[in-house]
Order: sequence, then C-alpha cells, then structure tokens
Amino acid sequence: MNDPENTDLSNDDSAWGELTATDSDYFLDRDTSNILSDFGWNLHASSSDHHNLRFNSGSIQTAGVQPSKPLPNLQSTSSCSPSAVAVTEVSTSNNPSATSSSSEDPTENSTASAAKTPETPKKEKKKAQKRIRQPRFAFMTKSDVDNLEDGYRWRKYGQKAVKNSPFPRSYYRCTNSRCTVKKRVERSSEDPSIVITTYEGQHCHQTIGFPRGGILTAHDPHNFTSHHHLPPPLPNPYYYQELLHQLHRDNTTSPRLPQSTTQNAPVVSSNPSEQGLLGDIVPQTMRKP
DNA sequence: CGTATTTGACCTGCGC
DNA sequence: GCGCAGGTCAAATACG
Repeated sequence: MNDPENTDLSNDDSAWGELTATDSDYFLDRDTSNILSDFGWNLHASSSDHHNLRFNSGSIQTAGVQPSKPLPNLQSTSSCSPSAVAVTEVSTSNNPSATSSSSEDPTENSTASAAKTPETPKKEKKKAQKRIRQPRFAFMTKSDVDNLEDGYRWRKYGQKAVKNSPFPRSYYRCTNSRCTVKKRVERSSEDPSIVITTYEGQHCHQTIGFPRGGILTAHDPHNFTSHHHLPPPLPNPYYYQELLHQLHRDNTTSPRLPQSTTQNAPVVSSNPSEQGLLGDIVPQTMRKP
C-alpha cells in the first residue's frame, strides 16, 4: 500500500494536507456544518465556526473519510439501524478506489472479515457484501495515554504493528452491542507524545460518562491540569453540537484558537484537560446535567 | 464468574 | 498472480 494515513497522519501537517487533498478526508477547516451534517449531525454552524475548528498544525487534527458523494441521510439517532447507515459510499483511508456500498449489517458488521470462520458459508456471504466504510474522522491529541477517555466504553479487539512506525495501532470497538463505531488509536512516529485517534461510524447512543475521570471532570475544566485522559468526545453528536455552539460563541468574542497551555508542541493537543479546546468546549449542559 | 485484553492467524484490498 | 500491509476474529489469558 502506499503509505496509509496512519503514518501520514502521524507525520506532520503536510501529511494532513495531503489527506485533505487526495484522500477526501474530512477536515473541520473546510465546512464544519457540511461535514457534520454528512455525519448525520444536523448542525448549522455559522461560516465563522470553522475558523475555530481549524485544527491544523497546532490544534486538533480532525479528519475523516469523506464519502465520494453526500451521505444519504445519516441520522445519528438511528445510525445503529442497518438501514440507516446503509449505503454509505465512502472511500477507505487512502484508497479512493476502495469504496464500497451496501447495506450494513450490525451483527455481521464485523465486515467481511468475519472471515476467520473455518466454515465457508459465511465466506460466500462475505463476498456478497463488500466491506463498508463508514465516515471517519481523526484527530491528534497530545497525551501520555493511548486510550483516551471520550465518554464511551471501548473494547479492544486488535492491535497491529504499523509500518514505518515503532508504535502499534490499537483497534477498539464500542462496547455497545448495537453500536458499530470503531476507533483506531496509534501514536505518531514523529512525536510519540501525540496520539492519533480515528473514529469510524457514529454512536447510536449517548455517552456513558467518563468511567474513570467521571463526567464530573468535565464539570470544571480548570481542574484538568494534567494532559492525560480526557480526549475529545468527538464521535458524540451531542458533543459536536455543543462544540460548535461553543466555538461559535467564542469566535464571536475572541478569535482565539483552543490554546494549549501545556507546551508549544508542533501539534497542539486537543486536550480538554489542559487547554480550552475541548475542555472549554464542554458545554454547560454536559457539565451540569 | 463476567468482562476486558492480548495475540497469533486469517482475510481483504491494493500495488506491482 | 503474488506479496505486502491493514483490518478483524477468536481463543487464551488476565483482571476485578
């Protein structure tokens, strides 16, 4: 393969730039509202919002796989429904040609890879239905921990060594049996302190809170002095919604980007805990249920 | 005992 | 067609 996103993402800004251009990945610096709506989140952020969401070098790098064509009515509320997610023609990580479209089967969703079964009956089924790629988006976070808390529970189902990277990539799946959201976590080969998280799909349920830090942590962002834990709950539609609102609000008052109070690293973390970005972004409603 | 993680094997897709 | 790399499965293991 030709240098998949993993290495690209972890490399530098230019890499992300490439992704944007060649891989049709979603970058929030384009049109946030469109992107989110494509993800099924009917949000309407003002055009100014995307300024705040410009997570290029120095902020959260957010990218996702953009469907070759507008996603068909992807409602987050029903994303768990096979029909809802169905027919999302999206390009794979880096291979525009690797597109596929078909109905998604939540149960069998494991995609074609359900493979491993010695029996062949499933094999045929696999062939019948191509692997489906759901919209994805990734972001980089400066963190010591790989598995960032995002309010959801994830179950690790695999780990793979990544080419051109000394760090393995971990594969997680939402523990919600109905939820087909997956995420990949890997460290940047360039900057080991940066964690690259890629989400795929949408949650069809709400967060369960922060198991370890407790959602209470989000209650007072200022308490987050450490830049561990607390990843941006990106995949959460609700979160995004509030995120946009918050950003929009901030933008109108001060055009500052989510600043990193930690260090002036090449890639600023999205750490809510340490900087405003997600920490500040956490909506009041979420802080105070 | 139930749940989560680890890890080797297998499958798929793509480039050559 | 072959080989490589990414992605997933599932048995074994660890943990609370």
